Amino acid sequence: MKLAEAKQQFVASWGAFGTQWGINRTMAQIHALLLISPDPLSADDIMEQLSISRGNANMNIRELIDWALVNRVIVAGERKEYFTAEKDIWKVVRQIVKERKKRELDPMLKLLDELENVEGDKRDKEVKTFTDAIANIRRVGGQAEKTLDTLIKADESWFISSLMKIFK
Amino acid sequence: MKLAEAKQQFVASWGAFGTQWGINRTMAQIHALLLISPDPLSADDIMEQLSISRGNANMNIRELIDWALVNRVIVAGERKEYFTAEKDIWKVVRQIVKERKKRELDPMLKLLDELENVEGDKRDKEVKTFTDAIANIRRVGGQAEKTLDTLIKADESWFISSLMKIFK
DNA sequence: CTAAATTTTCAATAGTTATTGAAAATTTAG
DNA sequence: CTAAATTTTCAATAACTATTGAAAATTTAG
Repeated sequence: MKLAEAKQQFVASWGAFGTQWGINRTMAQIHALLLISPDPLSADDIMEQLSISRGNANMNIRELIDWALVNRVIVAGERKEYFTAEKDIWKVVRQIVKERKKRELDPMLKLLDELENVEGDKRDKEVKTFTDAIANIRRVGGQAEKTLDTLIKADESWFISSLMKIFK
Repeated sequence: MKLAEAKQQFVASWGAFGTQWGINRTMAQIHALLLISPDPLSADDIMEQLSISRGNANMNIRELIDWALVNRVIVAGERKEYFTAEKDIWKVVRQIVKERKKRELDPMLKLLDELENVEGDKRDKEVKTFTDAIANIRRVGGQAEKTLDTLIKADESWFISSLMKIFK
């Protein structure tokens, strides 16, 4: 396979992959493009390579910066802004896990804690099934939280040993 | 908080949570409803409790069955079909991980293997950046695959010890 | 069989999310 | 400052996804 074709393929697939995980296709494609680009790209470069509008490019670049997956870089003697992506995928994974945990898992655990204290007699089948389900989800969620926290802090080299420690 | 309100809250939140992960809101809500229901529910029960149409209920129930998160049950003396959800959340997590891995991670790794063999001179900066990025993603993906395979096979009780083994 | 009950399908449509593109705001070189 | 370059905003609209509801298909009781 030729480089140009392989690049196309990767950008398209990364975009499709993203949509399955609730990530905007364009955002994932811009990220992919920057991942495989040796040099920083300008908004114009991105617009051209992905055939998207300026507004779309701008919005999604900003979102990527907000997720700390992309950085603005200044190129000497250039007025335009340029952008690069973090190339270390392990860091990228950690960053995404960190953000999604903060935005989604933490609030969910907070809600579960409230729902577990529902009023009513535990001998009532309806109440028991509900509180049992919530407690069960809370427990698994709590486990996930601990694991993810370790993963977020972990340097790849001590990923293994750290992961082992949390279960001590 | 009263039980009825807590149930509502849980179903709504589970639905919202699902959408952030690329899962249809109704599908997640039906799943939530069945998780906290002591007895199996019919399509009519689900339609009524979620205020959705028969078609919508049918489609999403079928999708949940396809994901093996929901089962049809026969209620003696009843003509209608009834449905239950697996109540053990640990099993649910494993099932979801198993399906998503099969549907998404495995094909992605297959693609990365192809893309890594792109034609061209490795001394070319463009080629090198591309193959390095792909190799890097492939490596992290491979690590994820091993971890998830262990998680899928793991019984909760030996979750810990199994997880430790993969990194030996 | 027959017909009532139930489930499934799917075209029409509603609802949601993404994208455009041009105007407004901001930045910077001179 | 001034004006050109660049970035940002956002209303309009396109594209995509979910939902309805009624007709068709299937199942089952008698």
